[in-house]
Amino acid sequence: MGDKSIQKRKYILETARKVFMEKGFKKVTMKDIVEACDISRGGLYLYFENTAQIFLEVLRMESQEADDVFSDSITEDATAADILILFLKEQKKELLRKKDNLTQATYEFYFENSLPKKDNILKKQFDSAVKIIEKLIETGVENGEFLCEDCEGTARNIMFVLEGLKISAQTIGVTSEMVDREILFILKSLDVEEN
Amino acid sequence: MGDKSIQKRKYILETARKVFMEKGFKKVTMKDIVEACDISRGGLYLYFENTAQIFLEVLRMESQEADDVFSDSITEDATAADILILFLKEQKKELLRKKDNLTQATYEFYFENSLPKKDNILKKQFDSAVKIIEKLIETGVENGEFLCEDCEGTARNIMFVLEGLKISAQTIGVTSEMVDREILFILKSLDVEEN
DNA sequence: AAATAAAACTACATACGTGTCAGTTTTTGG
DNA sequence: CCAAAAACTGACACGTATGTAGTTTTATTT
Repeated sequence: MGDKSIQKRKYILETARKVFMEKGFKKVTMKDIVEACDISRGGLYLYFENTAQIFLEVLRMESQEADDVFSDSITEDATAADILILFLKEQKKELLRKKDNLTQATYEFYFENSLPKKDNILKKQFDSAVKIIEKLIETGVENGEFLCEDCEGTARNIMFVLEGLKISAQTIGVTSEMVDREILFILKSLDVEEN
Repeated sequence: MGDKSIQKRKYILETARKVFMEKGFKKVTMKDIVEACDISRGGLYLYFENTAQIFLEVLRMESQEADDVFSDSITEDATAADILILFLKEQKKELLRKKDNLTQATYEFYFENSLPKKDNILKKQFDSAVKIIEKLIETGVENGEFLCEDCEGTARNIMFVLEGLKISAQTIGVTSEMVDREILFILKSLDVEEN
């Protein structure tokens, strides 16, 4: 596979990503992607076998990029509370974006392929987020910023609240104020005053 | 519409419910329901126009029945803590059932019909559950069972955690122990010892 | 029992998505 | 410059879901 092929592959994935953002996962057909990429039917099949494969690769791209963005936005002298608030605000931004995110498509994908234990990117993301928050809270407690007896439990609890907000944003609708209220609730339970 | 028609309509809905439980929402076709009911293609169209309509009616049935079950299982002399624990355990049972529930189908339905503000049964259920929990906590605080400064906020927080657990059960998988841990976390934050 | 109305069925026309493959164009390297 | 390889194309055959029109069966009325 030459360099040009790799380029084209990447081009297809980036274009497909936009299609998934617009239509979710299930509604998307190979034809949709073909048309969006402006290539031929057969051509797409040279690179990918089906929409599921394409979506998985898009997700992989996505999660790599997300990690980069997160580690970039942490400054040297930020306190634990600062970082936690930053994280929560980032999550808020993410889950309130109506159109241009892959949340719904990801859910649809996991429904369709009822719980692939292998390659479960969602679970990896969840677990690693819990660990990050846990460490954050631990640090905060040591520095006297937070009051918390069960850091791991609290971290997991926060993640479940965020998951709840995320799915609620897709189903019953969630306003910016509602998210703020939840974030405040979380911070209060850690004895933190938000700026 | 005769009595027999009403009977048949109900029969179709009950049969369709099973189909939705097995296959979710999107995968279900009119043909599937026709075959499950053992009636003819045209016959089904006499009663319902499409799968969305059928599913909405199934949901309506469902939510009515759920209310009945809930109010039945509360005894006269139960304390607020008892009822809250009962409620959480009921939710646990519900969200751990892999096959025979409509959770996934409901999500799929709401994805498909991107947020119908009208007739949003999920939202109504969420809001009324929050109110019930809030009242419950208030009563508990008055009786000295609970310690809580923000009953409404706590109630909402609990519901978001439950929503998070629910969707997580469908995507990343959730074990009985994980749910227990969350329930315990909630109860501890209210200063309650579980039996 | 005949006439009428209601309910249910069957077969059809339409539409769309999939995956493939024979033929064409483009690229590559000798 | 040309031939072999690689990349690409679009039409085709197949499968499946949809909604309806015309027909048959069942129930009701007189």
